[in-house]
Amino acid sequence: MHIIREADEHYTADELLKEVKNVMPTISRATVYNTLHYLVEKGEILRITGEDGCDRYDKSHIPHGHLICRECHSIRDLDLPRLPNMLKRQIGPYDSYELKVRYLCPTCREKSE
Amino acid sequence: MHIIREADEHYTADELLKEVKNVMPTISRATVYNTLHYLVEKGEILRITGEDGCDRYDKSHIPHGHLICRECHSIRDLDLPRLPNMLKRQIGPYDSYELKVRYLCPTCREKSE
DNA sequence: AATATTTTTAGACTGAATCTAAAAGGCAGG
DNA sequence: CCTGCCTTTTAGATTCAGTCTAAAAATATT
Repeated sequence: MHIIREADEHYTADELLKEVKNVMPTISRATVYNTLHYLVEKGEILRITGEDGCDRYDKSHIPHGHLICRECHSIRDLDLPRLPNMLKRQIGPYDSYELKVRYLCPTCREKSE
Repeated sequence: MHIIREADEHYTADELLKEVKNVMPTISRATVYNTLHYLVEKGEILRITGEDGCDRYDKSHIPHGHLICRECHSIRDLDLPRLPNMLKRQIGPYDSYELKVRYLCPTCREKSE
């Protein structure tokens, strides 16, 4: 939990496993997954189901969108304060949402020019 | 393509493979995936990256959201005409978006009452 | 201290998606 | 109709994130 909170990245489970191993060398893959599922269930963190077939995790529990670069696959947070109300008006109560926007990040745009 | 267009469901690649085999018995998994990727790339269909780890495909090429039931995992289309403008204003040009909303579908809500 | 319960571990297993090398299909020019 | 060349398709092996399982370790209970 500490490692997720401190990180600026959106770790995959395997990246996280590697990080945690630096502190707790005996930790196993199963424990990482169990804990991750527990935290998602509790609403402490968010799961981002990735385009590349592996999930990433976000330290924030506040629902928000994600900008994903089509070139370098970097992930940036995207805050859309109006979206929750828009959804509520149109469909009524809901649990959570996940929004991914494919784009070309500023760094990659510069490179291609 | 014909099968995707006619279907009301959101097929997985494997479901589609099975369907197509009824018409073309010798078709292989690889061809289905190749064609699917080609159609997504061309923008003819949409890929929905599923919570359950397998992708589904949508016959529509017009970007729209998806309502996914937390109980029966059914998928319904959700049209949000205002979202594209909202995104454009906030982040500028982008390729495409994918929005999934977790909720309890009307059928399951009735059952639980 | 002995026993019961819970958590963690290591590694096997699963299944969607990808890769690969061989076979089949298409197509031009003879 | 044949031949050689290029593209597409096929069957099956491979990969890899994620799940499962049975044993070991840690923790709690008496």
